[in-house]
Amino acid sequence: MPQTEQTCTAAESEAADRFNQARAAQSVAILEDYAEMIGDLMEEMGEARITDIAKRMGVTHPTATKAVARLKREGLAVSRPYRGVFLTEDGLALADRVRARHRVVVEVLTALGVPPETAELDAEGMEHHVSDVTLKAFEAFLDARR
Amino acid sequence: MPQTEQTCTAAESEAADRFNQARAAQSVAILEDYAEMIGDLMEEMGEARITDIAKRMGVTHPTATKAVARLKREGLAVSRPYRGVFLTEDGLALADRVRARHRVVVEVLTALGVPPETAELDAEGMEHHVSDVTLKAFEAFLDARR
DNA sequence: GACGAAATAAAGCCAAAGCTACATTTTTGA
DNA sequence: TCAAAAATGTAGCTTTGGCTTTATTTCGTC
Repeated sequence: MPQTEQTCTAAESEAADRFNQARAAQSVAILEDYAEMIGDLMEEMGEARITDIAKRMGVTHPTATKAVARLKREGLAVSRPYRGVFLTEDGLALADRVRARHRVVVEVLTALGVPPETAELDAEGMEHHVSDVTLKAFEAFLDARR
Repeated sequence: MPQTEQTCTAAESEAADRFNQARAAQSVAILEDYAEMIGDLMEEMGEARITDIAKRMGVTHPTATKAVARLKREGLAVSRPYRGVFLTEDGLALADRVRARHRVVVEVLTALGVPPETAELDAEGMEHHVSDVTLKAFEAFLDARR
């Protein structure tokens, strides 16, 4: 076993950076998911109700309420007591970006031979870790094979 | 068997399933990351010390200690006070699987035109959501272009 | 062998995201 | 109309994964 340690070797800081970026992505993943879902519901029904959000996200309604509270805190959504939830302009922009990225990830997976159903399932978690650079590469790949 | 009452529409339960699967993947992601890292350190240095684990994961040592405690609880690692951490047979198997999957994901990303550095960063978060079915598809895709 | 530095442990704080249980408001329909 | 049902709000518990601070143990070096 080689080598004594310094304060921080290159291997250490590189790995640490990777994990820190993954953690950062994870911390916004839920905001993205809820924003997208609320956007969907606003389109389908004109407004997003807590009960519908909860059902679609597969959580109980207090959990959905907490998530919406965080969205409101971040300026992505607005709501009044006992009324539906609506996205702000920022929230809508986020929802659109997320939806577009989701679609690209699913398309890439299916293009690589993943069954559509599996592609949907896996994309749900993967998409949050797809950086802009990777997204561009995905889009270029899809364009090239059309 | 009597028909159980349907409280969810198809759209609701499908979406909920997707999110629940993504959440399940996330709950094992940290176990996978730590197991892989401990495996790496065991190979490099013969044992994994808490300080080294913490440095590479980009966390403080109490955080690493907690993660190791969870690994031990799950039967993936063993350790004695003030001594290094070692993976069990199960832990080693997990680490190997994770390492192999990580490599495949990075290779697929680079094959799609993602710069190597970015591929490493994005793979770190994405890999935990790559199901066996998708992994097989990735491997087939890579084989096909060799 | 002893001492100081480094490593590890232990305790406790915080936020997030899930839950249950219960209270309140709104909606519905007889 | 008004009582029951549904929706929403609120409180509080649990786990997880971060953190800091403070003790304790081990280790390297003299």
